[in-house]
Amino acid sequence: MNSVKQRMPRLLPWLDQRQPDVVCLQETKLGDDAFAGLLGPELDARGYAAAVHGEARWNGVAILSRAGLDGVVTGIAGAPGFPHLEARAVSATCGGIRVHSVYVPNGRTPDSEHYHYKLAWLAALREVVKVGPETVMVCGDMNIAPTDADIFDPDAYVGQTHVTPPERAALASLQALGLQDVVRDRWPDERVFTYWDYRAGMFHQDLGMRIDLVLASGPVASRVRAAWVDRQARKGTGPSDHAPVIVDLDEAPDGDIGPVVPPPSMRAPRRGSVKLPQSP
DNA sequence: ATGACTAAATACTTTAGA
Repeated sequence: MNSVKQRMPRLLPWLDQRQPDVVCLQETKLGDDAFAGLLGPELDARGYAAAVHGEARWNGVAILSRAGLDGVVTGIAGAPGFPHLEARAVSATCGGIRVHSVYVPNGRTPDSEHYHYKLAWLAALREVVKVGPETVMVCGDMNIAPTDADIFDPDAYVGQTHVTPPERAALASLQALGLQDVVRDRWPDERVFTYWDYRAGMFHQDLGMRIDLVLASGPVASRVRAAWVDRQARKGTGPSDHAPVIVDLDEAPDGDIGPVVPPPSMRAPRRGSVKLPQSP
């Protein structure tokens, strides 16, 4: 979001256009009371419940859901602070799926204290996912480009975070629990980015990174019907520097996950008229 | 040009982002 407060004029139309059932937000940059005051009525009107974990100025995560929102947990058990605990994770069960919205620490520069904080935080995240439910998604800003195919130019990132072997190993270790990178699976050879620096026309030149991931365990990954980056949301006036990742799932084959029923106000005929963006 | 842009508090400059 890079401030949900600043992004309100983009977020609300995006919800109305894309009609997501579950939304994971990062970098809300708002305390929980401020979040509720700002977004509460707008979310109520659209049928969303919200699980928030925020703080003033930095960080802040949330899950919006109209597919159920049960067992909300804030933070990652055992995760370190820097030095104080930061609002970087919230999880909830939505439509039978354990959904994690995470904002992995940036790392700043390799071998800095913040970099080691990032690695320790990722290790704690892995442990939480490991002991959690089998049907799980980890969604958010991982602040790691999984491979060199996920950055515009490897030479531009020499000596930088987001691409170092230890960071990539930490991500791979998380994925080794059985989590699949559903966007890369869908677009194995495409140039796909989710973040472009505001400066120097980077978005215009498509010089970015793919650091915002949707990781899904097997029971969820097998239901993926579409997965893409909504580049439209990075265009125009006042965007975030990140674009949303959208994943469309089939209903669970065993039927234990009920269909999502929007509130009456959302049953208006909008779906048929929404044109999907060019992918990616 | 150890920068460029954006946001928020420490507020008219600094810190952080990635």
